[in-house]
Amino acid sequence: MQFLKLPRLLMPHMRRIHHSLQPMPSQTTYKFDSIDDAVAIFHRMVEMHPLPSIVEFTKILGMIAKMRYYATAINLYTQMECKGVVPFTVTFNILINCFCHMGRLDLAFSIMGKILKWGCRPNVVTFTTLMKGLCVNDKMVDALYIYDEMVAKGIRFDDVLYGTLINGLCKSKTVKPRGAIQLLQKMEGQLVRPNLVMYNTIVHGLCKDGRINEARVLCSKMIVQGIFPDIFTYSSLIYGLCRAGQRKEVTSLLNVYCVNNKVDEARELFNVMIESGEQHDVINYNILMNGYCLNNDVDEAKNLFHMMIKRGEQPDIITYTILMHGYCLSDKVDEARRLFHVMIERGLVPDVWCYNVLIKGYCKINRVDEAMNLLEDMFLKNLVPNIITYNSVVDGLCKSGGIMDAWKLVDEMYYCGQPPPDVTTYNILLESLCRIEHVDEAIALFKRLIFERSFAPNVWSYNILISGCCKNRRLDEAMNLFNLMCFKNLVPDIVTYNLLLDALCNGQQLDKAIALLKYQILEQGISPNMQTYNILINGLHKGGRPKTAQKMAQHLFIRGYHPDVYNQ
DNA sequence: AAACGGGAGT
Repeated sequence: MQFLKLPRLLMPHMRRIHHSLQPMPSQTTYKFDSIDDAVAIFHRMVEMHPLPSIVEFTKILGMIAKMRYYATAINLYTQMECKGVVPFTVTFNILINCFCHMGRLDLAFSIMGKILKWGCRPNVVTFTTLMKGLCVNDKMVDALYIYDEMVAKGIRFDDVLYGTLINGLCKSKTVKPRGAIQLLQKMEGQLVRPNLVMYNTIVHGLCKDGRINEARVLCSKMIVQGIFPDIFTYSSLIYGLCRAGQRKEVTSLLNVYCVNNKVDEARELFNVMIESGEQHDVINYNILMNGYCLNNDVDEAKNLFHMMIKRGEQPDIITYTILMHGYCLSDKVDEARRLFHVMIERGLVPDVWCYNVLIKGYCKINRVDEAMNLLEDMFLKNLVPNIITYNSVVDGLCKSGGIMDAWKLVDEMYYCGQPPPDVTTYNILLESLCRIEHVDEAIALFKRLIFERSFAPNVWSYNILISGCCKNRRLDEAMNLFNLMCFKNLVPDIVTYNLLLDALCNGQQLDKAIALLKYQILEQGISPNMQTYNILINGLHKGGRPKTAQKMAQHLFIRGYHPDVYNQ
């Protein structure tokens, strides 16, 4: 826990911020066409006599860091220091930021020592930058610890620091928006008031997590405080509602239909936004259009497309991609292709994502030849296909019976490496073998890949093989695979368990299925889903145990499996 | 002078 030394190091300097020793301001501004230009100017400056002021060097370092050439910035700094240029706090802040983005928190924190050694004083930005470094490197626990320490010492923070922490909390895998809301509550005793940016960050985080109702509650709280939603707030909520609507579930327990009516709510909100004179932009349209597309309502998406043009909003490449995707989802690939050409006629240049959507669309309707043509087209246009492009094609080839061709392509990827195959690529191959009931081949391939190509199977890989075994009534082998994956520290997911439960039910081993649910699934805190439910209830009914089925239904209901909770 | 906080798609 080397980071925890920080507060003691920083605190004496946080109370007052010194300006007296700062270099004089300068009016020079720089503009570079490329990183090479920036480096060239920097090199020239280092050779000048007398040396330019540190401010000039710092400006260029800052720009290089903005261009994300972190290692370059650090390298140039070292050269500069060797030439005898004396750095100041801003220079160090830039270095800290660079190290943080490179994932080198240790070096970032070591700059603190350097700052003191040079007789400089860390300022609020130094501290915020380090906090951000902890956040983006998923060290939220350390960040919060330092925050608490400093609050306890009576040090005040500005709104940017709170914004940084809240953003970090929302994005972290472990803490999530809940922690951000708690931080918001902690702010109540402080001088800094929550502002629109902080609320928007949390609202967005909640919406992304599918917690649309909590997002709405937070919005009302914010309005009560006199902070009113803006275009960011609306777009997050619209996005959240569209996502919430994606889940269509029917439960056999209560026969409740959770129809996806949330897109309509998203539309209502969208209309409110427009009618209230709030500004709107392409992104808002894109989000709502995507919502319609994912709900198989590409027609309504198209209507919006026309509406946005009528209202003077220029569709961008993402608008077209979303619409094309919508058409592909309902197998209208030709329509998507037509749109593709319209887009090009209107002067937009298709990117890799655009091609990926079309390629995947053609593969899905078994027109792999068209997909291959598009792949050729990409090369002609100097677009570099990515792993998603290749995986779509590999999948398409497998599904249209060209497993040998798929293999050839994967080998090319493996030996030429641009990009090399990933887990998904191999999973596609394994799945295609299982689909045509060649489970033995699949398992042999699986072993060979691990041995020869250092293939690191994931949960999905095992699920594919387990599914293959189960379909062929090879329950023992499925169980072996299950044990193997546990042995390799892979955590089986609900899909794995559903496969096993289904196999157990089909093999008349109902008691084992119930034991699996009781002692493994629930015990490990894995939430059963819709399918788990159907498998067990149907299995018990078929096995002539309606009473147990009834009890099971109640049990799962009590365990929190019911439509409302499930849809959260 | 300069470093730190918020939105979309395979």
